[in-house]
Amino acid sequence: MKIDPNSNADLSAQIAKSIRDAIISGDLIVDQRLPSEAELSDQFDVSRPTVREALKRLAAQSLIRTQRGATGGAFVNKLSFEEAYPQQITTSTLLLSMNAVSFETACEARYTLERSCAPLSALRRTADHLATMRAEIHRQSQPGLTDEAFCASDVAFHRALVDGAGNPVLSYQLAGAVEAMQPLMNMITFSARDRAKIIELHTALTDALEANNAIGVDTALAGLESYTTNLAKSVMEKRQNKA
Amino acid sequence: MKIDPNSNADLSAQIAKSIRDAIISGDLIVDQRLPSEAELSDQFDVSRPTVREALKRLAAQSLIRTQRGATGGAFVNKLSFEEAYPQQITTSTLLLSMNAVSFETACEARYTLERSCAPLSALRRTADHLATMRAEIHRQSQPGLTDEAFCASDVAFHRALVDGAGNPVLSYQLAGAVEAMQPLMNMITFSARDRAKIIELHTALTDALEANNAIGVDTALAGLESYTTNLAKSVMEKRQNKA
DNA sequence: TGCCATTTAAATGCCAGACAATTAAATAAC
DNA sequence: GTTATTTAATTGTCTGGCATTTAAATGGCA
Repeated sequence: MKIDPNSNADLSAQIAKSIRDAIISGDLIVDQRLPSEAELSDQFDVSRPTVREALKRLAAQSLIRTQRGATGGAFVNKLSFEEAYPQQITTSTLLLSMNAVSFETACEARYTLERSCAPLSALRRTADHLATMRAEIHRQSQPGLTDEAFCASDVAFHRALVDGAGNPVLSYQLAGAVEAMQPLMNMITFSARDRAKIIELHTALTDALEANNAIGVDTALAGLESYTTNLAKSVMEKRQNKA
Repeated sequence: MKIDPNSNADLSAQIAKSIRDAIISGDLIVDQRLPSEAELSDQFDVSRPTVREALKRLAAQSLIRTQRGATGGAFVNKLSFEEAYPQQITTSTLLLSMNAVSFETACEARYTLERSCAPLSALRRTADHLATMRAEIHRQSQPGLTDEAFCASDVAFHRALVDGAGNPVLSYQLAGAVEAMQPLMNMITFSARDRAKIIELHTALTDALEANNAIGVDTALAGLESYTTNLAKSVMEKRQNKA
């Protein structure tokens, strides 16, 4: 294998890309061992530190894992949904905070995605999902709850709803939307929101879900969305009047 | 700053996490320059190669960018949707190929997400979006088109539909679903599918979109979904009968 | 003074070689 | 045959250095 020394990219980036492509194309399969760092530095004709930088890039994307010791090395990692979640959430969070996405846009995306799960969840939710949601509603009604804890409970509630659809691909895609958006929403509306109102909507949503009533779930979600956007709008207006 | 030497994680992973957390929390803001590698190795009390491995991990996630030269260094990168797309697509692709997700599950997720965009797109799509979709339909009807090119055109068509919703957050979330799923679907059904049937549904979809007819768009998407799943089912059955 | 060429300094990119730590397998001892 | 020890392979880390790139400082010259 050769690397183009005239490219303007780092050697470690080129090497990482070469290995990444091999994984994506299936040339390297799950749990297959890569050559040792010494062998790779021979093959690519670079030093070991450079190879190591390339491997760390891949490790950062959970594409490989490393093991020390005699039979150790770098292995193609079986990317699991559990590993992909945090990545997805981090990326979504940073995209929102760094790109001046309007609250309306973020909120619309979040509820559009979540409402798309409603029919499936109304069909397939198990008793477990319902129990989780009821438990979170109960927690949300505790008087001494901090704003952070209320927010976390809110996330758990919505994730149970999404998981109810019984489709791991959907759950993965939605994780970013729900988990990244909630802190954003919390930051803007926590001072003005009425927990009782939210709990009421959560209860209506859960009741509809238990009754396999897809339309009822959708209505409750629409209610949450409009409540949130209106709240944000009024908070924004107040801020502008102050300034 | 200190690093726990008793942790079982690599030093470079710990350092990367420390900096990553600072970026997420807002302690480090966009375009802010990190200390030089030499300064970081002093602060964390590790060698420069170890610091570099940590920085490469962050670079692999597009959280920082580096510049050489006198005023160079590592800078907090403003994560853009454009940068996040390929990451999202790669991860989605590997999740599907490595986790034995059934075709049905993947297909359901993809169309569920895409159908959620239909009402917004019917409301907001511009002439540009319609023109792109018509152009892709035209390309799809060319007789000499390879399967790969047909697949790519299909992706472009659906992305235009999603972009028509005018919500960049939605477009980002959907990119993974559409782009990762299409090759999968292609691999399974390319031999059996009827291009004319697909083009017919694409045309119906675009007509409905032009007429701001959300229900029509949804119906066409539902048609595509059921056509695809049925096709996959029959292909699978044929394979089983052979074996 | 003002402009251009040169030098300088700071930073990342890369390399060679070494040692430490870890781990499984081979070996030896009982 | 089982247990303890040694060995070898591999990743993790460090030291020190040189190459390359880049902007700013410097100096020369009109």
